[in-house]
Amino acid sequence: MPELPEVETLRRDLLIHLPGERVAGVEVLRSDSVGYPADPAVFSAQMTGQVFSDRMLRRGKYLLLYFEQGAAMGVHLRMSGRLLWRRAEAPLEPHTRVRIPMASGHELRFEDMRVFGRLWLIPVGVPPERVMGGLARLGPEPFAEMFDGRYLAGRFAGRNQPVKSALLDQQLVAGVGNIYADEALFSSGIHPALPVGGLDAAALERLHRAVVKVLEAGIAQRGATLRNYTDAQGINGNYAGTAWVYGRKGQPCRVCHSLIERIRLAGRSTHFCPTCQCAQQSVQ
DNA sequence: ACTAGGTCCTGGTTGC
DNA sequence: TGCAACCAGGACCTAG
Repeated sequence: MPELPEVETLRRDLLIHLPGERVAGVEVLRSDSVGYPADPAVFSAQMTGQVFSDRMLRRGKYLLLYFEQGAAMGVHLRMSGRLLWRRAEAPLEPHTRVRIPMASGHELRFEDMRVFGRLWLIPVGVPPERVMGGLARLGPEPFAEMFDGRYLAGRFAGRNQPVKSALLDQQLVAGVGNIYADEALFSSGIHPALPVGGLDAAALERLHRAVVKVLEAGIAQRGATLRNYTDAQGINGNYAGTAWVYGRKGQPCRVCHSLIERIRLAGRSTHFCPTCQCAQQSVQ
């Protein structure tokens, strides 16, 4: 379920714990959770002995954790993945898929109920996108300078896709998922079903600014649902609690008090305010 | 080339 | 209470 803000929050937290930690061994409890090398035994063997460095990069929703020796571990949490930092003797979480015990007695755990998430081992000298296919197809980072209204205009020209679907396309911009897409569209006053080709320059500029704004707000609040894995209790992020439209079907809009509606777009639930996000003209 | 839809997997929630 | 249907924040693959 994590989107860019949750993954960025995770990156910053891992930066506190992982650098200098030596991998003492790896236990793959579910082989589907390892993307490369396909053989879990090889994955484990190549991970063992690696020492985490402080080079940790995020691209969209992907995470790259580099080792001192030059190899790296790639991570994608997809819908339900979590990385947990625990003492090795702490009770195992129900859906733990991979255990990575450290020489220090701590342990990095990959927990993932739905088994959509993946870990990859990227060998020294191999470009990460060779191993993690999705990386190569990612669009610009939302905080990159080139991501602006004009970029969107260029990408949207002559296309009919609903704007909500376009935002979920990682090739357009990397890191936006269902929650932040809905929030960004509300913030920019754009109806999620509008075809992208019909949006004028002003609307596209509002959209670009809204995407940046909601993602920055999400990071500032430590993500929507990410639990604080350093805390045995687990602390939920609070963005979802302050959402303007996401998950608020039937509740009054915080701006105009119209009832928030939910429709299905691109196969995903989509929330919007029928008044603030007028299908015809721009609002706000 | 573009777009919609199915699919991977598991568990929580909802409704009868 | 029991059970089935539906729902879930991602991304890949296929087909039209």
